[in-house]
Amino acid sequence: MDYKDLADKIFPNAKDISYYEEKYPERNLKEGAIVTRFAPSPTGFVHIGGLYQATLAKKLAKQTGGVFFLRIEDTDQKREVENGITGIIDALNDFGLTPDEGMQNETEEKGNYGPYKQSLRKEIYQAYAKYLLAQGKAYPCFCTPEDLEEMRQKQEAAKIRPGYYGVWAKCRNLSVEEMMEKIEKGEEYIIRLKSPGNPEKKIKHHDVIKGNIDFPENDQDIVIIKSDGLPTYHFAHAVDDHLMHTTHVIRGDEWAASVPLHLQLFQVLGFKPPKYAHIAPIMKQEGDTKRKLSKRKDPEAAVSYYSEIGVPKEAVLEYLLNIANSNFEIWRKQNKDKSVEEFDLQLNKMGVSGALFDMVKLLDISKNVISRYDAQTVYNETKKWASKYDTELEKILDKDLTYTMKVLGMERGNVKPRKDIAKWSDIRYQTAYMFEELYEQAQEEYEYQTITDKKEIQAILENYLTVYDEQDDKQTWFDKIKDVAEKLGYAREVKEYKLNPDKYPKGHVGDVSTVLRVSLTRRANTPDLYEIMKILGKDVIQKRYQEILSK
RNA sequence: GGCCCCGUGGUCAAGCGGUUAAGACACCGCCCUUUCACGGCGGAGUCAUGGGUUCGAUUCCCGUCGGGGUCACCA
Repeated sequence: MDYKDLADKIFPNAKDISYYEEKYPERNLKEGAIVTRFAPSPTGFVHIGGLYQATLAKKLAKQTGGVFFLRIEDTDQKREVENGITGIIDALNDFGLTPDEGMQNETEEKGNYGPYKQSLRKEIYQAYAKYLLAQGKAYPCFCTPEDLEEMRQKQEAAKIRPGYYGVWAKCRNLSVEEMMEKIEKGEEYIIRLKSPGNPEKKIKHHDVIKGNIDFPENDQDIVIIKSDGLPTYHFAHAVDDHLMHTTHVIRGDEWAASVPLHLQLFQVLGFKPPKYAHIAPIMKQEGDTKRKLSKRKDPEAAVSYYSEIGVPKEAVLEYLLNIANSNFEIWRKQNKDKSVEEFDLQLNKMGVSGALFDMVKLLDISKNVISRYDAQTVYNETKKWASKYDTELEKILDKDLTYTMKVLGMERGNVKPRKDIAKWSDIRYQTAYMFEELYEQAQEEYEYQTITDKKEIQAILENYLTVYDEQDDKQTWFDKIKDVAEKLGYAREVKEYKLNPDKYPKGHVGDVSTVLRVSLTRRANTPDLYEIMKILGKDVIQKRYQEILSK
């Protein structure tokens, strides 16, 4: 009896690996093409860190004429969530990160290297496990969880390195006969790798992001096939990325420590290892320590959060790209109108330690992104957002489209466009005074600035109303305001006032127009008043001023 | 604790043996302007620390301190 018999005993139906090797041939891509993937567990939740990885992966594949695919890692059935795959695919699509291959929805997939869902690849993993078993490079382990726990405690008490290795690996030295016998008896078992490593020796590894790292060799006989017949992450990673011909594994740096194991797995299996790019996580400051952005504690960890508050996808992507390659913002400054597609991302320019997530910076990028949009785009995006999160606003915007477009187009498309909208949810507040419904329901407190006397305010409004003519061009319009100012004893020109403030105790024309502004909008800060009045129209202006006059 | 990685202003960061140590966000001031925003100009603020190596260290080496990661039949 030998290992071959043992392998047949354990996996009698598994195919020879040559079948899979032929079935999944080398990809026919040009030199330098990067094949990479996003490989999440189907929890439905997409973390900003996951989006970050996917963004980089997709971008790199695209830049090099390679392939970006989506593989679902559902080997831990305890973590399974209903419709988890859909959630991931939707998020990816939302951000324009549609994979070239892989799962398309809960059950369907696209591409020649599938299945792209690990639970469907069980027989493939078993074929490779059998291959290892037959060579004596893997073995069944009959230790129970209790045995392992006991072992761990002993190791801990003795203050030695924990794990299943060397003399602690009880089952590795069982004879084939003994193993057969236990199997016959129906003892439960899992399959472990018989690690050939020696921790006294170092392996050299070059990480695409982190550079050269030396690790001790792995000597842990890690589990490759669990008792449910499914592989562990490590084994699935080696088999899948080999068969799917991944050239670059882009993943979070919590995996960096597993590199010795993974390299060993590739070596034992006779595979060519991929390049690894370990990405530093996005962090959050908590007290005086940093930690990874947490799904449970931080709403901003979920990509859905950005959709909810209405930050354009493009802004999130630009922010992520900026964290990845800090020269991105220089590029952006020089190429204001180009698509991010044209930016050349470089993995080796990435930072090696985790950056603190900066919402303020994100919002600033978002302001810039939105400032580049035309009114139509702003409308489209706001409507898309509002239809989900603010249907009242949606209705208001759709009531009179021509009018809405005018409002959203205010000071837009200029050389120096306004940058006061960071997210679609800001629209409601920023344009409140332009829509009667919003204006009326927002009974916010408002303050006049320099001129606060009620009589004085009324005098200004009254005078203004008598001269106001909708047809006036901007110059005429403002000249009339100057006239009013002068008539009521204010300085006609601000400059004049600044020269001789004593001559004008009441103030200047700027103060007068502030009264006009605040009376009309309840805001001290607005875009150009002339434009606002133009769009609002005579009736609304009169109505709002009369209301104040009648008080 | 073992192993691995990291340590430039409040944040993101350029830098790779000789620099007045870029830039962006935030902050402050001024200018522009009928307000705000935009824009322009200016300001404050950083090489964790101690030893080496060197004519010269933010850059190279070692220690210390600090931070992060990892040590599952989870990924």
